[in-house]
Amino acid sequence: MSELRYDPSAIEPRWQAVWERERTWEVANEQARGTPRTYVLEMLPYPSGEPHIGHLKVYSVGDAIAHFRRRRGELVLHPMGYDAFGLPAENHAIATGVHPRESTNASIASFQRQFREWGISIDWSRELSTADPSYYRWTQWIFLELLRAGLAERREAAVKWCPNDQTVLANEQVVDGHCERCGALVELRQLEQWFFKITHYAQRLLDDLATIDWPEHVKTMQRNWIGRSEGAEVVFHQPDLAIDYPVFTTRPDTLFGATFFVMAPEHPDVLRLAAGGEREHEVREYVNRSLTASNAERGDADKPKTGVPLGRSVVNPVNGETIPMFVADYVLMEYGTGAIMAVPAHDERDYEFARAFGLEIRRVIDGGELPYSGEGTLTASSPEFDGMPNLEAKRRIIDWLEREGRGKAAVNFRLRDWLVSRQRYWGCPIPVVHCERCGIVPVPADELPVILPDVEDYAPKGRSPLAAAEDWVATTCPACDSPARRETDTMDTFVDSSWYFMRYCDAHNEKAAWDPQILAEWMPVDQYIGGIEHAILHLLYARFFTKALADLGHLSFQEPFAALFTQGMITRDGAKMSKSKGNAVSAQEVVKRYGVDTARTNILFIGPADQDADWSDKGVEGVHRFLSRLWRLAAETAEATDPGDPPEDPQGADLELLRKAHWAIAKVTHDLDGRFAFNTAISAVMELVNACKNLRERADDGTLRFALATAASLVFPFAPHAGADAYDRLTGGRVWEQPWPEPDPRFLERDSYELVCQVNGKVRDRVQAASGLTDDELGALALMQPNVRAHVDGHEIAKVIVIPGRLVNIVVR
RNA sequence: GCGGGCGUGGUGGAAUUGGUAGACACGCCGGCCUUAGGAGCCGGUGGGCGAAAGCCCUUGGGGGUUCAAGUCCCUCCGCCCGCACCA
Repeated sequence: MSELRYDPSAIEPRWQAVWERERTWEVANEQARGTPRTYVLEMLPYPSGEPHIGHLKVYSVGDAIAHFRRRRGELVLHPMGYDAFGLPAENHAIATGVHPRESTNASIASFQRQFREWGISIDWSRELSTADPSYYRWTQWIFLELLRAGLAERREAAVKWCPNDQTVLANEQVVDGHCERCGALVELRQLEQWFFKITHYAQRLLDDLATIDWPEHVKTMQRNWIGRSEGAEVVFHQPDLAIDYPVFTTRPDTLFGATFFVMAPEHPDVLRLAAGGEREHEVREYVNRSLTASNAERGDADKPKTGVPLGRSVVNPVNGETIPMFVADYVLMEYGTGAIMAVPAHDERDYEFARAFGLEIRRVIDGGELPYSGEGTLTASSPEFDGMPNLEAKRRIIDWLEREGRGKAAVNFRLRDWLVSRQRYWGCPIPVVHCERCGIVPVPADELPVILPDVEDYAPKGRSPLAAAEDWVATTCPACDSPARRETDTMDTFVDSSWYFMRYCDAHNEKAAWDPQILAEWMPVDQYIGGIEHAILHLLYARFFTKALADLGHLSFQEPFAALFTQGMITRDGAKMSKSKGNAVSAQEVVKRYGVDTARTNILFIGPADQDADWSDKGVEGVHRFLSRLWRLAAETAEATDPGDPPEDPQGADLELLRKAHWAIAKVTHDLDGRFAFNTAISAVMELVNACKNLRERADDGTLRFALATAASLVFPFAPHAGADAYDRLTGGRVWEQPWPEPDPRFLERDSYELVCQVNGKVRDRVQAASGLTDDELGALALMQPNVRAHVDGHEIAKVIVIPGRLVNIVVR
């Protein structure tokens, strides 16, 4: 018996081979119509080198959910793929000359191998790679659908440029003025680029957050990012050029306090307005300086306000006052109309500017110290509005503006259109051609995919490396047959990952991206799992795609991910793991040393899965001991005892163990059912195994077998190999084919419990109390306890509070 | 600045509705077994006083509500995350 040793290196490959041979985790679309369908999905990995411990965590979480729901009788779709386009592979190619396809395929192979070794229950029949022409053909099709709908467009704009990666970036990919990927300081450039009009969906992206089961903080982040503000558009007239300039303001109630007017340096009329004026030269210089300044320099709110007077003025519509115009870089072209009315008394930034330039500061809202942005009543405005609470004045002034035709209520969003073109090689080609006669012409759908050609030189030169592929670039216009040139920019890789979850549903469809009927059966994803770092980027883009494609009639749902779970990072000594810090924990090493079941279970045990957790080499030993103990008890019991059931009317150790087993079933079920409390679920199984260990000599064989098989069954979602092996040894059955166990209520009810006896809220004694006693009986029982007596005697009893099943509190004076 | 979250033993963490604070695990201490142990087993382990029974203290600090507060309210401190010249 002592020969039995838990050996993951033998157990794990054995069960993996079974699941692979029998394709256990595959589901067919035709299969079992009528059984509830569940789509469990982890965010698809970017294949680079080897998967790390963070990957192991997402898939451990997702796999536990998938296993649990399968055994709850649901048909679970749990596929896998690769986000295979992207810069790291391309940069590697620049450094080594190895084609990105080769290095990416090598990484994919390594990911595939490890996911199999990790025993993740994946339906491999639906595997995809976004860099595969059979996939990106449909990425291109979606692009053309968006183009057709007017949701994709090429236009010139001031865009964020990463000088290191030599490409433009989307707003979402700029963090604190730096490139989110490489950290380089981002510059602004005026360029013609491809955009997706995500801003058309701003309101719906905001509203529909209410319909999805996502963590509140993720929704908050999206709300902030979308940044809806309500206010008014107010028109200021410029008499010299006879132009009306609308501005957006959230404070129309402060309109009477506007003492100047400011335009962004990028505003197209700035130079025209300054022309011929005294400061023309200065304005020109200021504009040039602003345009070349980095995004971060300009964006610094703490730097002193700068600007130049334009030598012109506009008319305030509410009082006919003439106020001076300025150009200043604290006004952004990309928000609102690129021009603002400045109310220095009630806006901190305008206040600073007014102080710097000696401009009038006129209080129009009563309240605190200037600049004052709180609520108050109007003053120094007009007889009509003075004395009115500002919130009411807001509405009334908007009404007045509307009547006069000088403005209207307006809503503004912070969200910008999604810049999707990239001047890089390793991405999905944008399927259009540029024809001198016809302009931009989409490649006809039946000519897709536009295959990404091989090139000699991947190095970025400020334009796409594809531009050098002359044979590929030169083509003919699909519309007029005259010579034309292919678009050489590629798509942002976030485009690839904005729809992959739909392709899984109908992965081998060669006629279409998907069959909407099949899609409707699986989508939306019931449980999505991934890192919080995608709270804005991927999750917002995917939501936009879903809405746009639904509007185009290709989908029958509005949201891609019905529920979301964001798992926390695994840190090492409190710091993010990285190769450069040398603190990375290799998933491979942990797996090699303890087996993957231990690695997976430990990751889920160290803390709540949605929180960051520090990896400790010590902690993993404890989990290994637990699995080892469970397995050994199961193996020994299977050898040493004969199969049989627990006694009909269990007593003593049998009763105790059966209670523990059913308690564990209830606890694990509760913790897994939408609660994602893997850590406490695992600790419940630990308690059960400890009970088996402690009661094995005293309990009946049948009881022990039942308790251990229950432990194996409950641990299976976390440690599938050990769970399957232990279960097999005890029962000869396949645990993954067993329904999830249900607790027997008979064993959940106790006939007695420990009653806590308090005096004045302090615990003074405990006593075994029979279930079902009345409040009076419980109070009397508590009063009989010696240490309770000691604290009650000599005092007057004011009150006795009885919480049946828990405690009695005797209040004395 | 705005928005969100968090603060519990030496450590990770637990505590379902306001009802036994510290489950489970690590570590540590003591013991058993073993030729040996990075194996296994048994016992102890929040702090203080005490021989013991027991008493007092304890969930970042202070205050409050309540018979009862880690949990609710107010306030202060600290840390983390997101957004940030967004008019």
